Amino acid sequence: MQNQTASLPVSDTESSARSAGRPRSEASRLAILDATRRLMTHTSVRDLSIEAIAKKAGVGKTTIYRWWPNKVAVVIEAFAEQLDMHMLTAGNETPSENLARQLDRLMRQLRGRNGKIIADLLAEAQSDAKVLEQFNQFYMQSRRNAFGQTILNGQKSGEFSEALNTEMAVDMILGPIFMRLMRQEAGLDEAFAAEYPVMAIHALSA
Amino acid sequence: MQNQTASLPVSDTESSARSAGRPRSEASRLAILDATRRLMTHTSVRDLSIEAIAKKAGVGKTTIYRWWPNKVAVVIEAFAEQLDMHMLTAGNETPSENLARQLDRLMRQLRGRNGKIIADLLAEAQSDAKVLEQFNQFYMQSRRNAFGQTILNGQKSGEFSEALNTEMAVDMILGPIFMRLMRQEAGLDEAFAAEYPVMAIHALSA
Amino acid sequence: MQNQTASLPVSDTESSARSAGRPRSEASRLAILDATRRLMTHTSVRDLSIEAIAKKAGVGKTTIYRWWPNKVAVVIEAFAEQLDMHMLTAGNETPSENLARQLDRLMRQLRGRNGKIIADLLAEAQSDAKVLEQFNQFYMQSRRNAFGQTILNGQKSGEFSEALNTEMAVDMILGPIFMRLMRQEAGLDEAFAAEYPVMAIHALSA
Amino acid sequence: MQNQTASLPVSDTESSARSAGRPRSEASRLAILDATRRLMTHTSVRDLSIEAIAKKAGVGKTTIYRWWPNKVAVVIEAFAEQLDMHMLTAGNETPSENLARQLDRLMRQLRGRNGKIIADLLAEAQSDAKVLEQFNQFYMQSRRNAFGQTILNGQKSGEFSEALNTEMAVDMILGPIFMRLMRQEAGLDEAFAAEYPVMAIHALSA
DNA sequence: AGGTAACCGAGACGGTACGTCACGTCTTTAC
DNA sequence: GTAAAGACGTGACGTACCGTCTCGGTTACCT
Repeated sequence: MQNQTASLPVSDTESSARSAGRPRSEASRLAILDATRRLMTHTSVRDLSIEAIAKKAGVGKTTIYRWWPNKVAVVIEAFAEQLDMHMLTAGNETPSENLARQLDRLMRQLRGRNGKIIADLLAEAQSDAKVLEQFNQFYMQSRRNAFGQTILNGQKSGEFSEALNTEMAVDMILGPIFMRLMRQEAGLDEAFAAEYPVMAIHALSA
Repeated sequence: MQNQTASLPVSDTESSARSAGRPRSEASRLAILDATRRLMTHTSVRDLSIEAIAKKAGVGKTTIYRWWPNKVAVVIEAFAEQLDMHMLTAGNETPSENLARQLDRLMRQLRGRNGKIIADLLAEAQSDAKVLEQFNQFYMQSRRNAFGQTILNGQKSGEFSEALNTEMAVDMILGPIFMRLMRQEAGLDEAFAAEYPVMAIHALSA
Repeated sequence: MQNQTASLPVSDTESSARSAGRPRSEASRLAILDATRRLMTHTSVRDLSIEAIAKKAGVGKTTIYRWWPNKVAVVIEAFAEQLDMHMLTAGNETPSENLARQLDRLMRQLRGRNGKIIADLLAEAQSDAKVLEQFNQFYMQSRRNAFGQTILNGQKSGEFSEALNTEMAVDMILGPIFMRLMRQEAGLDEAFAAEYPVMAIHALSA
Repeated sequence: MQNQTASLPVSDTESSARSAGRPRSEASRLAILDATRRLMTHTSVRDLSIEAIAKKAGVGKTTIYRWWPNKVAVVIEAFAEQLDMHMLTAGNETPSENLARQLDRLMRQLRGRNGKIIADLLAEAQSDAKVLEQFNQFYMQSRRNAFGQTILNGQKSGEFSEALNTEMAVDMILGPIFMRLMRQEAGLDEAFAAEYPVMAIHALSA
């Protein structure tokens, strides 16, 4: 994910073609995202309300409803930059090393507040197909792709077993992490974070 | 878990000690659980409301609040029998065979409506520590224990790697399944159900 | 009108028969009516909002919606006592004298704030048949009846023309008053109030 | 009233003096009035919204706000021709005959949809002094003047009582009609229309 | 047998948030 | 300068549930 938000046009760069009418207020947009971030320090996604965001942002509710389909979309955009993970398939690593580094980075990101937000979003997604779709597009799919690529590399290099289809391999790698995330208690603690990558690589090994 | 509901005293059998006053109405209890089950065929846990249950059951809201702390607890009790998995560590199987059978049984159970309910409960649990606790006690812990035992057996027999601590091994085995469950799309389809146990066993192998 | 409000049962005196459930809160009812009266000193019926009443009364909106179908009904009940006109067909007057006295009383009542409220209600009634019905039942019909009776008396006594059917006679007597009321400018001023009864009686005379 | 709209300058004929800039769009003006008329076949003045007019007319809201102070003004202009009553004080009639004919014409006009619109406007006027003023200028005053003139003629001819000041006489003649109009039920039915002029004349008679 | 205590249904209560509508204003581009 | 387009903050709508409360009535036990 290249940090493009869902609600802003992909590119305005030179097309001009500005349609008539008062343009969207960037100030309001920022106020909304900022208010969302601030509210999220004290409440869960579940307890967050559009009304509260509007009030805190000094903005009409309609302005929010005009640009985002639901509160999850607002949260996603509000945390887009923070949660965006630049999955550079760096340098001269072996696939195993690369996988370990990616896992490490993912778990580090899921510790603390961001992890709670991701867990909340995944939870919200369970009762609304559209939200699940949003969550996948914004967050999950790009992770899956990155890990999928690394696994494919490992299979080509012979490090990882050819027996696994990539989808399942990704589930096997990421499943335990999100399991821990949602278990909350204990969760993604230091011990787990230290041990898990080794085990994950072993699980994939040829 | 032997189908003991959280809200009924463990044993009434002969202990006497009956306190004064009108006793709890079994009829109401059953009506509530039944209404919950019927409502759940058309709505998610999220959309289920105490008010709807009370209305459908022909019962006062207070009666529900008196005996259950929240709607999740009602749902859990309503589906306790159906979701209870008798994890008999049967006969003369090897630990691998046993693990495969357990995984099979679990995935079969998580297909269809029950899977949705479990996913919903896990989702609900994300925004309420008490609910998470309930969910773990009612559902997750017993599964983890059963799988944990099997893994220990496998480690003793030498089939499974000693390198894994049991907790993490359970996460590695169950994580991918709940990952699929919550991804919904595709989900725990036939293909996954057929292939996964083999891969899981491979992942644990010494 | 005997000062029976629409929302309270006509008589609780001995019927008992209290239905189950928490009884209606008299305190809330009074708070709502009081808040309505206070708000009406500064705003028109049109600008009055249920939300403002609820807030000022310290009451949930639902409590209002539970007992009154719309804001006009609340206003009507709030001003029921003040606007109730005890139309005693007193003593040893001739019908003409009686008519003059009734007209006088009516106009006196329609001066000042109450007149504005009645005009507002009549206005509100124009866009909602149910409201018109409420207004007629609460206010207009009892006035019409009272005047109608007086006119009938006058026809029997020979003072008033037999040519008039009562309905039309009432329209002829009351129409000019409400016309003035709604014209607002000048309105029911002293001059009009002094002269009109004489003219009205002349209009009806045989 | 000779069909001069309030919002168009009385005369553009040759005065030149055209100010700079794009001139007012006659097409838009007509589209707005037309849309208003069409909307009014299905909704009351109360339920009519500027937004709906703008949308239906394919016009910006600002264009409406620029030229009319409120929706009542738009409605008034939209129905100006239809409601305009050419009050010719015709020929060789006696004042009584003339009065009867005027009453007849007025009541005929107030039957059907136009009556509802007038009632709505009068209602709207109750909560806004400016609107009342508009209504009087556009509609009520010209009627009052016409009837006032006829009454004066009748007083000069000796048919009508000198005791009445004209203003009050007009209220006495028109009041009952608008009373019926606003009562809605029964309203200005055939029976009333047939009988009322006779009674009105009697009421004014010397 | 009578009293006491906890239950039950019903349903009203003060709240919070929902998603929508229309208001009247403002800010663009286009003519 | 006017026009269409359409975004903006505001405020009210009527509804759904929340969890609590207050009734009249019921059903057990414990004197």
